[in-house]
Amino acid sequence: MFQALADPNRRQMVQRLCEGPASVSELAQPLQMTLSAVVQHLAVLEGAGLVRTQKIGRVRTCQLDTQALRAAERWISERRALWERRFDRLGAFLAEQDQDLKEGGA
Amino acid sequence: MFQALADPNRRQMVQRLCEGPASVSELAQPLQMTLSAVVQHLAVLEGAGLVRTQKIGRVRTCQLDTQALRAAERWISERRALWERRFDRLGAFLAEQDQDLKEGGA
DNA sequence: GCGATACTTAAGCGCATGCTTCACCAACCT
DNA sequence: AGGTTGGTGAAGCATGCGCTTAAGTATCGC
Repeated sequence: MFQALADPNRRQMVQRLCEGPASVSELAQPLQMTLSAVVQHLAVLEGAGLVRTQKIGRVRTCQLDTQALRAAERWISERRALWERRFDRLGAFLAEQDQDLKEGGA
Repeated sequence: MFQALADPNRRQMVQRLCEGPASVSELAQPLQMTLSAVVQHLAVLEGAGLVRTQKIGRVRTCQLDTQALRAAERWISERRALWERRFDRLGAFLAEQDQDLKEGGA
């Protein structure tokens, strides 16, 4: 999932899909690479649950699926909150030590 | 940044750092791999701005830096919101079409 | 000073990734 | 029917990534 978002091209595809559904070729157009490569990226995104696709006739239409995005967002915010809460408890003290060390070292 | 969070071991390290600062060895302890490998992971996390480290004597102490996490969270939530807003506008209509197709195909 | 500890650095290795090409099928158009 | 368009699948290749070993440096404790 983070793996899927790790690639810039894949993020660009997600970006594009934010603005509405698109066919594979439409998705490929701005991406200076083969259709083959795009399909492979698409498979990764689909595997991560980030997009759903549907083939009508010979054209595959792709849409964002926000559930996976929501999960990622939650993972991050949980950890951030956890750390920030801990920081409130102990952090001020540690930051002070930090300052002392820097000032002592200078 | 997403690249940095893409690796499970790195995520585990982040998880560990949520619970408070740690030395490199502490970080390595649960991770069944060489100290070398851990340091390399750490370099990636530090490069992504996810952790800050500070060497005192011979021990390097690592802390989470939530700014990068915040940025990632924002990236995701912006895109999710964008898509969900668009979905509100056009989605109901498209979902209907979707249903029609499925029912028509069945 | 000397050994143990806590990293650090460099080199190397195997596997995963991202991409291409080529051959192919299926649907559309006329 | 036959060409064009949109997508699929399998190799193959080059690069990057995660990890290891091995050797080195700097600090700590005695």
